[in-house]
Amino acid sequence: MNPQRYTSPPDRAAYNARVWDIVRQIPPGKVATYGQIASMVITAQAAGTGDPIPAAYHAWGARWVGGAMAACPADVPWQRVINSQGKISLRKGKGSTEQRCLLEAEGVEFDAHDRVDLRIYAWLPSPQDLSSKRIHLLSD
DNA sequence: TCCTTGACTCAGA
DNA sequence: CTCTGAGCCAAGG
Repeated sequence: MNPQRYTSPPDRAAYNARVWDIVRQIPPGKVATYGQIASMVITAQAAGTGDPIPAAYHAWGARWVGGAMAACPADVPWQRVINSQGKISLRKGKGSTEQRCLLEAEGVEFDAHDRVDLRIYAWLPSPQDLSSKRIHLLSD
């Protein structure tokens, strides 16, 4: 019924690396959504290449971020990435307990519907934050 | 080689 | 608020 169709970024490895770089900037106690991360990658891509962004980046970016998280290195705070509804999305069937515990340990609270209030906990980096830290959004 | 299986989001009904 | 459809690929068994 819901054939989760996928597509992939032109360069999966490079895309994943950029996603991880961004996720590493999320401070403890804050969260970001897949879509938010995807937008940052798009911004970086546009700035780095000057080329227009293919529509697929907008349509599939969030899922590519999910794919990147599925293979992230140990130093990436994967638990701080949640879905746009403020809920934890985990791989099919697996519990979200671990991710929730990690977030609660950082001070993130969940409501009765297992949701995080993004108005409070969303990571809202300013352009300055991104450029002053070490996100090499511009490829090289 | 064929078949299954995905850490998503948004608009519209 | 809930539910559906669209987006249309690649790694692993």
